[in-house]
Amino acid sequence: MNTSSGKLRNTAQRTIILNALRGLKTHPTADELYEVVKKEMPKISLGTVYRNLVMLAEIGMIRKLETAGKQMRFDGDISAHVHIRCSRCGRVDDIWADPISIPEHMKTIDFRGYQVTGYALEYEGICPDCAKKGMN
Amino acid sequence: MNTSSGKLRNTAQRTIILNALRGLKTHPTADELYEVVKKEMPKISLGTVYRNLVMLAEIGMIRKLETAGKQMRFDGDISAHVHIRCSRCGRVDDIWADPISIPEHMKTIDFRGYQVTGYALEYEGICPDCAKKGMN
DNA sequence: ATGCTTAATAATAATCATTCACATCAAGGG
DNA sequence: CCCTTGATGTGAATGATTATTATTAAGCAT
Repeated sequence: MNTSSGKLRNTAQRTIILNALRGLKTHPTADELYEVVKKEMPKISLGTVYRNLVMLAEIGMIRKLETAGKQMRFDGDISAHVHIRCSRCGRVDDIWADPISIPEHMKTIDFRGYQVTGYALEYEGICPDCAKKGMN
Repeated sequence: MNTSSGKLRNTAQRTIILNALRGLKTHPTADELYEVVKKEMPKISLGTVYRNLVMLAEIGMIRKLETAGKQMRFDGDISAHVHIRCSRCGRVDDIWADPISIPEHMKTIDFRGYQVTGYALEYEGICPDCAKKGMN
């Protein structure tokens, strides 16, 4: 696979980061992925992980999730799918569902002068792990 | 209006913050609201604004937006409505549209063990102001 | 009205995620 | 093989939010 595009160079760090993200079925934060990648390349820096994740998202090879929560999360799967986020721990999982017909619905809406570029549908709930731990 | 609930006390600061938020049609961040509130009460502290906004959201008198972007945003209007967020400046506006039939659709979805508490539908775009400024 | 209990406040320090600055390194074309 | 320039690692800087703490003031009971 070719990880470069335009004037981007093809570094070992970028390849490892991309493969690590694709190997995870989760939607890690930058520092979660940093911990994974460090096992393979112990001297890599967190700044490099951030820089490459943002860059890879910009060229469309991965997705930067537009999700609530204070930490950025990334997804190696760029196919169209919806997420559910745990409001306790912030974990994000994939939801496999027929996409709802939002694009059709959008034709009827007054967007008040905005150029609409997309939409994000995100479910919210308590993940199985947090439900087990916390008692409410 | 009574802004207290349970053991909460009814302070001048809380009242001013709540009224200021309700008076705005925007969805301000804590520090945007802080700037507004300071005009009326110059010695108020940013920490007090944060503390009260979070508290008022917890008791359901205002809404804390579960929106992307690094800053928290709050909404004095707790009725059900959808938002659009500018991906350039982070500004959030209301969209008046018939709610899509997501609740019905949800019955058909496998939520993988999550207790679902809700969903967030958010449109994304470029606001009129940013479209005017930037040239792309 | 006065005092008392305790939540709320103002000010400031601490934390956490992310970005920046910069000296060095190395990919890949010539 | 060298040179240009993007990429890296280190560490410092930033910005938003949260925590700490001494002081103030609601509001109930006197």
